[in-house]
Amino acid sequence: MASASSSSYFGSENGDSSSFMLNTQNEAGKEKRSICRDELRCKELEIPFTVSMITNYPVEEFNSLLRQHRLNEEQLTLVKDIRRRGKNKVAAQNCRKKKMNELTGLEAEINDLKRKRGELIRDKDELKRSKLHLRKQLDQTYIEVFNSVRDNLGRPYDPRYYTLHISDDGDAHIIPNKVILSQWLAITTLLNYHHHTV
DNA sequence: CGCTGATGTCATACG
DNA sequence: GACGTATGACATCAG
Repeated sequence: MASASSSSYFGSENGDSSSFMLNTQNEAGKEKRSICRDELRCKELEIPFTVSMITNYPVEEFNSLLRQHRLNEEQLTLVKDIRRRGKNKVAAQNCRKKKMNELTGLEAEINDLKRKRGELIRDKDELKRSKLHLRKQLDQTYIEVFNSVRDNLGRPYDPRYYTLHISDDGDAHIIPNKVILSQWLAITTLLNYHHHTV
């Protein structure tokens, strides 16, 4: 198929192509050079079309062109080869453009994610500072409460053995350690004795 | 001189 | 099956 036709095409040209193309199997190069080469080959084979006609004409017109001029095997092979390469050249250009656009999009996405990461890091620091502040306030409140409250014998509570709890209704209770708030509330309710409600 | 980006070409897959 | 398109891989060239 294409590879066979190309190699035979290039192969047959090895003798006189060295002046403008290297004779490696995978012939490549700049557009003008290859078009120039193809134009020359078209002239050599007496093909009555230009490279531009071959590559740019729509299928219909291209086919009618082929119908009008009876081309031999060699001419037909070259013409189809030129057309295929021309089409593929444009396809490669589009493909690369698309790839570049995708790359640009991904880079933008990366920048956006970096920005968001920065925001989240700042938020985290802010919350950390806020938590520290609340912690200090709570500690202070603890000290104030334990300093201001006395048991029914007038003695201060020892913060080593008692903990300050806030119930759902917002009431503060000083309860012995190792007793959870619900238990403590049940006990005090049972005894109808709200122990040191603050 | 070797490196790199741009470009063309080929092979291949797919529609 | 022929044809066009998309894409990876390779080659070549220019800067």
